[in-house]
Order: sequence, then C-alpha cells, then structure tokens
Amino acid sequence: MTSTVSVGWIVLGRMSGDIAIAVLDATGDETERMVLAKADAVQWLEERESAVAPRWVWSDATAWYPELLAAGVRLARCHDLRLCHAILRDSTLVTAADDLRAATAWDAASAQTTAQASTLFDLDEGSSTTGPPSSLHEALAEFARQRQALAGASDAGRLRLLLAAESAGALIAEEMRAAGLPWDAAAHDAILTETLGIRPPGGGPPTRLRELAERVRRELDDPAASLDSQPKLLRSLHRAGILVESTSRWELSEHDHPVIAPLIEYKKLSRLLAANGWSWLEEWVKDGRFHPVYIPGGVVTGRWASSGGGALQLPRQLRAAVRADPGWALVIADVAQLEPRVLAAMARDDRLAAAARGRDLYEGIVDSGAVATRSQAKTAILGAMYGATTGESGRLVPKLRRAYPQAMALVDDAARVGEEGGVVTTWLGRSSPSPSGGWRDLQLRATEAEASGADETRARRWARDRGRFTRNFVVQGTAAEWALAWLADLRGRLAVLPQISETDSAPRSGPVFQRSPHLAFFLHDEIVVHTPLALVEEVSEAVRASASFAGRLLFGDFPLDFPLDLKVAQTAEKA
DNA sequence: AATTCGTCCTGC
DNA sequence: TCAGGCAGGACGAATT
Repeated sequence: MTSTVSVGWIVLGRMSGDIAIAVLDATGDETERMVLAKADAVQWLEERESAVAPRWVWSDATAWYPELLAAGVRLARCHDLRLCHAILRDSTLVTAADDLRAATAWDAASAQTTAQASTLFDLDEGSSTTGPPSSLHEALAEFARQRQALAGASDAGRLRLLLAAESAGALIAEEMRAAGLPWDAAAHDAILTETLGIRPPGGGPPTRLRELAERVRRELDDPAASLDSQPKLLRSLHRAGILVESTSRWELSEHDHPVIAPLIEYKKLSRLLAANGWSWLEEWVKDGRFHPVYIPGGVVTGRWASSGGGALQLPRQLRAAVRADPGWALVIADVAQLEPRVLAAMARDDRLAAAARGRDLYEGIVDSGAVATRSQAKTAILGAMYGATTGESGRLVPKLRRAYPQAMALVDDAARVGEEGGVVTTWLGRSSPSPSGGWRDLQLRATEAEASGADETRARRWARDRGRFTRNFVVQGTAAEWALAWLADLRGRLAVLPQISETDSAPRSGPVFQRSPHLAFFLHDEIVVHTPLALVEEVSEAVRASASFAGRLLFGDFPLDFPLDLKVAQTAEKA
C-alpha cells in the first residue's frame, strides 16, 4: 500500500500455454517484452519479485495466483484488472469512464467462479470463454484504459488506495484459500454428537434429533406430521390449534403450547445437521483444514462473499472446532463497532468520535446523555445505519439525530440521494449501482397526472427501499475498505516476520504456510492469523498496528481509534 | 426431470 | 428480540 518511486509494473498474459510478459517503467512505458514457457516463467517471476518487487498486473488473481502459490511463490503486490475494472467503471470519481464501460469483456465473472460450474468440460484452454480476457494484448489495453481513467479522476489518490487494497484482497483471498482454516474434525464431531446425538450405523437421523421429532409429533397428536416441509408443518400446527402464519422461530415463540419448545429445538438441531453436520465435515474439511472460496468484491458494497461451505456463516457453536496446529496458536481479532466508528470518521463528527473513544461506543453514547441504556444506543445506531422507521429503533433514531447531527446528516443524505434515483459513493470511491430500469420507470409513472394511487404507493415504497440501501451502502462499503486496508497492511507485516525454519529445526521445504504466520480467516470485521507459538506476541502487535494504520490511511489524523477485541487460542497439549 | 422460487436460518 | 442493511446454503414446492 506504500507508494514506490521507481519500480514499475509487469504485465502478464497467456499465449497458448506460454506466458507473455511486458515490463513497464514507472511512467507506464513499455521497456521490455518476452515470452517464457510456463515452467521458466515461474522461476523468472520469483526472481523479479525478490529483485524489484514490481506490481504484477494480471487479468484475474483467481486465474493466475493459485498456480504460483502451489509452486511456492508468493507475491507482494498485484493489480487485478478484473476487480479494478469493476470499481473504475462505476465510480463517480471517474469523470470519463466511457472506454471502460465499452470494454464489456472485463465485466466477466472470475475464472474461478465460472470454472467451478464447468469443471466437467474444462478443456484447459487459454482461449476458453470463462473469465476476463487473458492475453497480454488485452491486459495492456485494459491497463492503459484504467490508468487513463485514474489520470482524469477527481480524487485519484483515494481511488489508487482502493485499487491497491482491492488487489491486495485478491492475493489474500487466494492465499487464505490455499492455507485453509485449521479445523479439528474430531472436535467438530464431538460437538455434533453432543448436540445431535449418536448417528445410527444404518443411517437416518441422530438419536437426539429423532427423539425430539417424536416428541413434537406426540405433542401435536399427529404421528405422521412432517417436520421438514414448511407447508405440511404449518397444516399440522393449524390442526393442533396453533394459528401461526409461518413456521419461523420468532412467530412460534409467541405462542404458548407444549409443542413449541421441542419444535424450536428440533428446527435448531436439524439446521445444524443440514448446514454443518457430518456431511459438511466430510466435504469441506481435508487434512485438518477448511478451505473456503472467498470472493473479493463479491458484494455490491465491496464486502467479500464466499462460495461453498458457507464460510461466512459458520455458526458460533462450531467455533470451538477451529483449532491451531500443535505448536501453533490462533490470533483472533475483531473490531468493536466498526461501522458506527467509520460513520463518525466519514462525517468528521467529533461528538460521535468522542463517544467512540475508549472501548465501547454504545456506552459512550449513553454517557453523552443521548439515550438511557446501552441496548437503546445499539438499537438506535443500527436503526440509523439501516434506515429503521418503526418500532423502538424508529423512535430512538431522532434522539441520535439531535445528539450527532453531522453523522446523521451523512446517512440521511445518502438515503435521500438513493430515493431520488442517484448514486452514492464510499470514502475511497466505490459507487453504488444505478437504479434498475424498472425502478426508474415506476418513479416516472408515479409522477404523471394519471398515475394510480397504487402506483404512487408502490413507487414510494421502492424509493424508500432504495434509500435504505444507499444509506447503508456508504457505511458498509467504507467499513469494507477499512477492513481491506487492515488486512493488506497486516499481510505485509506478517511477511517480514521470521519463518520458523530460521528459529527452529523445521524443514525448509513445503508450503510457505507451514513455516510462517499467515492469515487464515476473514469475516467483514474479524481476522484470524495462524502463527507459530513463538511469534504470538509479534503477530498480536502487528494486528493492532495494522488496525491503527488502516484508520490513519483512510481518515488521516481524525481522532478516532479502532479498538480490537483480541484473543489468542492455543490447542491444549494432549498428555 | 430439471430449473427456479420461497422459506428459514446462519453470519456481519 | 422485531423493526431496518448486506449476504450464502439447504431443502421442499412450484413451475417449466
């Protein structure tokens, strides 16, 4: 993320099994071009990486980096043309984006996403139709378009930070996928057995789950009741006199009937079995690692998405199965109340920043006198960021508006822009999508003289919906940028910590993830680092330093801290 | 038979 | 423990 003086870019492209390479100097002029066989290219890259550490320019990290990682090569910096294209194409900070928008081939999904769907027909051809263009020619053309767009941008500095952070994220996502999250299958199995009961050898539901199902059927006085089909269960409930409209937990719990408690418990357990039961364990945990697929920029706001294994929805209950290797530890850190802190900084709201000083932002709001209790503060803040209008949250938001007018003006403005069909932009320059054609049509129709009342009502509702989206977009998106900066800086700090081969007698060979501290998990505002025990202190310090760096990188000297909740988890030695 | 839709629950 | 934002995954039901 730091600026460099003379090191330029090296652009990579594929050419029928070989690698085509163009070296650009710091001003972007091409100084050298060559074609190398794949095997030679890996060595050449490794040599250039250690000699000059250029910013590697490639079409798509998912198409290039896994192979390099498998060969033991890690790169410090890249420019991911696919991800950067998406940002620049839509950013309101880019004044001339016509050329980028015309280059629609770069709107393609990542090679990896498409490859998963078509492994059966994978012909391993560079010219395949999946992913963005992979030739050197196309990469150079797109890179030129992107630099052109940046040159004319109204706040190129911020956009450059965003592109660097997004690209670093692309590297980190592949590295974390390759490294995996240390996962103790035996511990997971023990949790399942403890919660769900014993699996019958002949198959079928585990004992506790089956007992619960029988109890539910007994209480319903319906021996054949189907508990796994929503409509059928609903009918059974109605027959038993429980007049719910849905089978969701919150509605069930409003009723008083002996079937409710076991039914809710049944649904909870059956959910665990279906989502993260033994078959999940078998499918996703190999050799003590959970290998999720992360998708940087997979969410419109810039948050990461994931694909496969539900990596971002791991139930808290299973966190105990995340265990460091023997002789290693996990450093687990999350940011307390990231989004409201980001909002305070974006809005330069000194009063909200003052409330955020110290550990707990919600207590700070209570201390300022805006609301009476911590839970009210939390409800009010969430309501402010999500656009709540009703209930307790809707009643509390006005109090917040009086206490923190600057912060509230920022989200209120974002909502108004969205309602009017406009586009909002995060701190570093990621813009929200434009409203759909259908949305625009409806708003237009509703303003015409002969518009029906129904149209007007619907138009107003859609407008409010979009307002809530853009209101949340600026905060969630900027929080995602903060988190990316945190990750990217941390990765750099971890890279310069010693490998255990230098302090220990471990073998030098093998994947780099077996020798040094590495990121193992990331979830919006939480990171997990897997590290040799000897480096726990250094890693913890790096995690904190990076958080504070991220705050300064985005918000300069605005007085706001981002306190971490940091834990070290070490696997107990077995005697 | 295959695909899409709806519901519910998990995470932030 | 709902309202109010962003997601993914499972599974049954509806649709083609």
